[in-house]
Amino acid sequence: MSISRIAEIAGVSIATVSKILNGKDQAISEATRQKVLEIVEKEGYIPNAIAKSLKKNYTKTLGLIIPDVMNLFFSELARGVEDSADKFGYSLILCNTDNNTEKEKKYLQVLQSKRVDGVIISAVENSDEAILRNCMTPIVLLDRDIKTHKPVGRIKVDNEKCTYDAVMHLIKKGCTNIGFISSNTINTLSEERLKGYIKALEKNKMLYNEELVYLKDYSVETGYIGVSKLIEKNKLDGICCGNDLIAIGAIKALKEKNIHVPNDVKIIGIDDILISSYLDPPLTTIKQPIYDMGFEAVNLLIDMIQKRGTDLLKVLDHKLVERMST
Amino acid sequence: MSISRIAEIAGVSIATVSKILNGKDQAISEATRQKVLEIVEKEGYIPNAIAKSLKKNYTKTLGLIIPDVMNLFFSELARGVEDSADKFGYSLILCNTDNNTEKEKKYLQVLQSKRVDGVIISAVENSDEAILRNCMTPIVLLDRDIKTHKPVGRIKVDNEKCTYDAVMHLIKKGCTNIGFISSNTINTLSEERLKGYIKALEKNKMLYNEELVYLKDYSVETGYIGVSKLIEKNKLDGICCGNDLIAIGAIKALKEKNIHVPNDVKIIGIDDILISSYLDPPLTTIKQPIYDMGFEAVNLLIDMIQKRGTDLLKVLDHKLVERMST
DNA sequence: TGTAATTAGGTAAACGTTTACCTAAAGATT
DNA sequence: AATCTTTAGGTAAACGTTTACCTAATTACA
Repeated sequence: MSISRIAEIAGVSIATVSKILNGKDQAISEATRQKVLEIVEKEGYIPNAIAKSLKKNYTKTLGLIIPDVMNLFFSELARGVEDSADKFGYSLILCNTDNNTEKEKKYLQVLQSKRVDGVIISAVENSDEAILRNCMTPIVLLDRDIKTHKPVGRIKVDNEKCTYDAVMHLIKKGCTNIGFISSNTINTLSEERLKGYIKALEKNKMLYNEELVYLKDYSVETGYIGVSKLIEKNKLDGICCGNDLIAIGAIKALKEKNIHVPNDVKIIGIDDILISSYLDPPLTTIKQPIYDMGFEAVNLLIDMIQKRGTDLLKVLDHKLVERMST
Repeated sequence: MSISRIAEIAGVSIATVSKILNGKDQAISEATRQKVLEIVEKEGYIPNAIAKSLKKNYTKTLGLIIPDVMNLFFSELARGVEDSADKFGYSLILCNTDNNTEKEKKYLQVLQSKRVDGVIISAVENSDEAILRNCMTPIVLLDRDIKTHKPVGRIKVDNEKCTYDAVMHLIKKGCTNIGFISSNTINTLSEERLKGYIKALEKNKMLYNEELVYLKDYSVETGYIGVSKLIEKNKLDGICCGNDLIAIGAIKALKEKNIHVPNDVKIIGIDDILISSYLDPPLTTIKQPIYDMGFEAVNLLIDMIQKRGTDLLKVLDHKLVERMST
């Protein structure tokens, strides 16, 4: 069923049908308008967006590239992105990279070939500029940044301030020996988080001690292993975790060693993913506006697509959420 | 940059470039092949999949309609779907319905207009056949079923057997007064789960007592409220929860009332979502092969797209995972 | 040496839209 | 009565591919 089939049945020209369907019908009599619309309805005609895209050179589709939707952080991000995209009438193609640069590159290629109008990327850790080199579509980097001179949009949080605030909170709660478990991947985000930890220590005249730091990746396992390694040599009374997943692993390990949280060791995470409040103890964390970041990413991307000259960087606010783990 | 631009630069015809790019190059000399490929490379040409789709009448794109990616169950499902789709060279358009029939209908329309090759739906609770009526693309119903006579694919689990097994486990653990907290939405899934609970009771000559049942929806809140309502009038020693989210809420409510899990009340969930093992206590649950269901849904859908005559129904196995809550 | 087969590539229609521009008839204006 | 406007709609090119079919030159063969 195509527009030409409809035109044929109605006994009008293709152009007429197209105009009616697109509301460009100032010069169409109400009679033919009704007739055509009726036929469209009866035949269950659904316009071919592919053909339209070919002609109009846009697809009303966006691409979202993230490491893994199964990760609560990214599923919330994805939800924000999809909601906003939908609000603007865009569809969303979802891509999971598993932190694999090759997959990231491949997906970017596919998305471009499918002519999406824009792409939102939460970059693979370690991803570098090369990936973006010959990409023609507008891009917004979401949370996980990439250093580049290309005019890309950026939605982020002040990561350094997040860990800084987290550690300050621990100190305020009386901790004097604070560990740090986080990711060691070479990207802005991880670097900034480590920096915040160190800054807060310095601010309080505490010594930065490498022995109190365990860096691997943003996973539950890292938290679990991190605690095991750190706790056997040091007497920590507080741990700042690079994200909530790490905190979950850390708490699990502490419990198994019969170390009480928060009495013996206080734990703080970063993100405030959906389950953090259901943990035992409920996790104190630096809440990131995850959903909002996704939402804002689309807003920015659409500004870029429509070439409105907006600010290409938006930093959203984080906030301490105190629960029972500190 | 188009195929015709490449052809022009190379001094060959459009057809030649197309053939080379598609490997139909038996009749192309190695010299021109190289020349064309070089130009393609240098110009950073990316084929226009839109134009290709228009001609070939497929898009290599699938649609996924689920209630909410932020729900751990669906994010795992989505991941399975995306992985499998990717394996077959398909992209995935993600749609969240929020259990809203209108949104579901709208998305189905959009997906058809974008000419996806197939759609996978975890239907809105209460969704009915009307939705599928004039849908021309192959459809696979994933987990959340819809009663219909259309020849749709189905991937599911034996829901009745899930709750049956769950309750049997509770009984084996010594429970004699078993509550049931689940969803009351009118769809196969919820009905089957309730039926399994009742059957297990009957099997053990226990009376089915409506007072021990609280039905609302598959959310944490339902578990929390359900426990509050049930526990004040009855002396339960076991609760079968319709899914893990409900179990999370139930455990939280019990803790607040200083009722010990599992000593005072044993809790079992269904699903085994990613966090269930990190709860306190770690949740005993009926593990569903969530990721695999997503994966299988795509396999089935692609069989349907390619008109291989496969079995349209696939029931996957569940499994009891005993942890500390029972 | 004449013909058949092979090699290397070209032509043009088709996919389903949109849209700039055209046209014919009717009504309005002088 | 002749011209201008407006109304209602039509024509055909274009978007970027794919592909059935064509062609010209070369090679193989009897």
